Amino acid sequence: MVSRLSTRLLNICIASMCKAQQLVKAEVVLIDGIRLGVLPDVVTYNTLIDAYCRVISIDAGYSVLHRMREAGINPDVISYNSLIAGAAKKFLLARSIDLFEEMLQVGIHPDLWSYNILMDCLFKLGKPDEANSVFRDIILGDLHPNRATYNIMIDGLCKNGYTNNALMLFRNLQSRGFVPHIVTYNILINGLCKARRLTAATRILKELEISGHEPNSITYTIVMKCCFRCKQLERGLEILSEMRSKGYTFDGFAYCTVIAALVKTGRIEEANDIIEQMQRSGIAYDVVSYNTLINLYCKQGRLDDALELLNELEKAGLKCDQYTHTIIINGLCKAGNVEQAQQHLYYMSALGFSFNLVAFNCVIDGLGKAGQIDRAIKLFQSMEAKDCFTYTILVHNLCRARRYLFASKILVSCLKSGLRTLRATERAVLDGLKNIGFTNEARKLRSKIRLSRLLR
DNA sequence: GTAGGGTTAG
Repeated sequence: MVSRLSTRLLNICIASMCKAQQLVKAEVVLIDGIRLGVLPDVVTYNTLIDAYCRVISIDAGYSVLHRMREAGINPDVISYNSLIAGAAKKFLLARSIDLFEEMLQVGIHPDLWSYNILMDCLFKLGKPDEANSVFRDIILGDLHPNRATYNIMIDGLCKNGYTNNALMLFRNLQSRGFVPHIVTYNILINGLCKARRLTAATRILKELEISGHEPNSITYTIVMKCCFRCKQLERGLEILSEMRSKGYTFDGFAYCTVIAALVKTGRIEEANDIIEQMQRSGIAYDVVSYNTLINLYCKQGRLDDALELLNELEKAGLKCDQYTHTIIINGLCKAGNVEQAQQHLYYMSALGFSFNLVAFNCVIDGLGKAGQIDRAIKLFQSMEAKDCFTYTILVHNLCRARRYLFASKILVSCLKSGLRTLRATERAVLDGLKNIGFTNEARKLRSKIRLSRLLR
């Protein structure tokens, strides 16, 4: 009895050290405990696994698993769930799935938590069918799905392009007595907004209001973002003031959403005002906040200040991500420094970032606008993937260089890829062809454009 | 264990 009580005390002590991320102290307590005859149990080690995953790495967490086996304590489903969830949190999704399989191999039965995390990983890996079959296993098996199970399903379906199925599942669950809570509503509203199904999104938003649940700052951010996406800047700003008047606290998500929208529409002064508010509020900056700020400085032509922020970001112990680099590349291009921009593009891959479509698009535009159209074409041809931005950017720059025939060819290859083109882009090529007397080519291009519109 | 933010053309 005494020793069990002591182990509980030991666990409480270690848990509080782990919570404060003081892993060395936790280990000292563990050693002292053993010396005094207080033996750690499965809870002790599970606490450590969770902390090592969060603070250091999944490998560090995994090594605790070995230590516990050496100490004669068998890992349980919670040990594995901590590792699986830890890997998922760090976006090591394939690792999560490997750990799940390892758990099965060593004969530990997964519980609902394990299945929920597994489903979430599969959706995030773009494997909705596999996630679906896990869901089916849960429903047909002995486990009872909980709210998180349904939320993960609805979110995963939305994010994999199955918004309709998500909505159907939601309605189906409701008819069987499922009472959605704020997370479910937010997931669905966000999914519908992103799929541009605004009527349906508004309906769910109304249902949320009459359900008795209060929308939270996440709901507001989702709706605000939706307005900005649909180019309804003023409506979005109204939601911002509504949020303020109702006393919602603003976090980095809400601030960054608004600042980015203002920067994008060239309302730099207002963006600066909001940034001041964000700074006054004392929110800790994360990499996204820094990126938003760096982008604002670039748009103002304050490249030196932007680079200074880059140092600040690293001093704060954060790491630049692919957005940071792309923003810098774009800033360099817009400042007319295409050489350095292109070098930064290669630097990005040297840093281990995979191919970044947006960064390439920025450099193609930069080269074109700097009058180096042949280099732009070369870069275009070297790309392993292209989107409608890539084509549009090159076509406009070809028009700028009066290379209308080539522009027409690129426009046609864009249509052939099934990508959308802008009216302004089509207009630029057609007018250009006519101006240089290639009326026949213009006519042919026009009919191809019409045809592709019919096939869309 | 589940929800929201940041980069490109016209």
